[in-house]
Amino acid sequence: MSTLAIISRAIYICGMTNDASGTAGPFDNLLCFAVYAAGHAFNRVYKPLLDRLGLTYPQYLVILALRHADGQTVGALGEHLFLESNTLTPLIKRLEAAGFVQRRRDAADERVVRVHLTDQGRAAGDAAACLPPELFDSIGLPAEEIAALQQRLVTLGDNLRRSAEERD
Amino acid sequence: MSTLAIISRAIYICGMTNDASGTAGPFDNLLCFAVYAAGHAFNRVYKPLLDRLGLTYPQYLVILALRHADGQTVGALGEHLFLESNTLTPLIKRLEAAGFVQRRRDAADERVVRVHLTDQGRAAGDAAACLPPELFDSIGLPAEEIAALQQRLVTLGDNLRRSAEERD
DNA sequence: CACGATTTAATCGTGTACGATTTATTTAGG
DNA sequence: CCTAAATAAATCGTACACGATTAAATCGTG
Repeated sequence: MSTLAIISRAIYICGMTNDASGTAGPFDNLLCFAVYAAGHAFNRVYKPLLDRLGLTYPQYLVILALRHADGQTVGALGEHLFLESNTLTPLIKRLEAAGFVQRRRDAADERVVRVHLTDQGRAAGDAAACLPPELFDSIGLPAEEIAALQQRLVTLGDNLRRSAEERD
Repeated sequence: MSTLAIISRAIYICGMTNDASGTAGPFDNLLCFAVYAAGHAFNRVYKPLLDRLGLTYPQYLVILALRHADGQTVGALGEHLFLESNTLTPLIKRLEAAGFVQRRRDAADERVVRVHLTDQGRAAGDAAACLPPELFDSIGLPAEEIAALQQRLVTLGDNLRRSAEERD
């Protein structure tokens, strides 16, 4: 590895840049923390909007996924959301208890549970799909930057997941 | 608002691009989901590394913050991590039970709890601070892009937090 | 056809997040 | 000084995440 690469690692990932001004925080150069904190910040903006619909953020994602393709299995939803049944099963049961979806065992394969939107769920999905414009101002970045940032994050997520899998 | 701006919102945030190929996912253009999923992916890469130290990811952040400045109050830690006492108090108690930190009431102001690293905590912090180089390959982006992405995310987080506060 | 391997959800335990409330302490105004 | 307001943590209830395990159904091969 080149010296430059080693230094780059130290500077951009380790958060080990010198703090001559004394104002630097402990995580100023940590990419993982920037992602972590941005996720929390997003949730804080989304929460009051989703509260009006009676949804949490992960529930909103499930509704959007079903709006895109209804009757998906728990496993298929998990592939889109990168979650597994241990998280999704109780989440979907709460959505069902609140009247947004219906869970049905697949007649052809009784192992599989398919999730269907109710009329109430479809209405919530329509309302949820209209939220993003309200968020545009909160994001506070030009549209081109939003698109570029989104793409980088998708690549980052793909890279990280591939790396995590390889360690098995 | 210009037509272009309206279209941009629809394309880049709403996830409403047409899916001619039939392969698009439901969240392909959602910035919030890209952030959310990248956070999970990061955690999956970090987890096996932090398991060896006996730390969770938020605990690792607290240890790093204390390594940067020991004896911080719960409130000060919360400002760095964007968390409050309802999350931090139990987390720090678990760190204390595991022997990484000590909690002490401030003598001058008994309301305040200051958190101090133990020798074990300092050793874990030293080991934790050496993790990032191992993650560089997992991230799979050139150093310049990591730095740029990190900066954009900090800006995004700042914008979102400001927007959330304004709604109070 | 039988039976072990595989697949799909569900369950369980631990640890975050976070809104709302509570308790203890300190500060300020009368 | 003495009490009302303010501040700092802690507590409580609900809802994710996720590793590990379990249970039920299906598949594959002899």
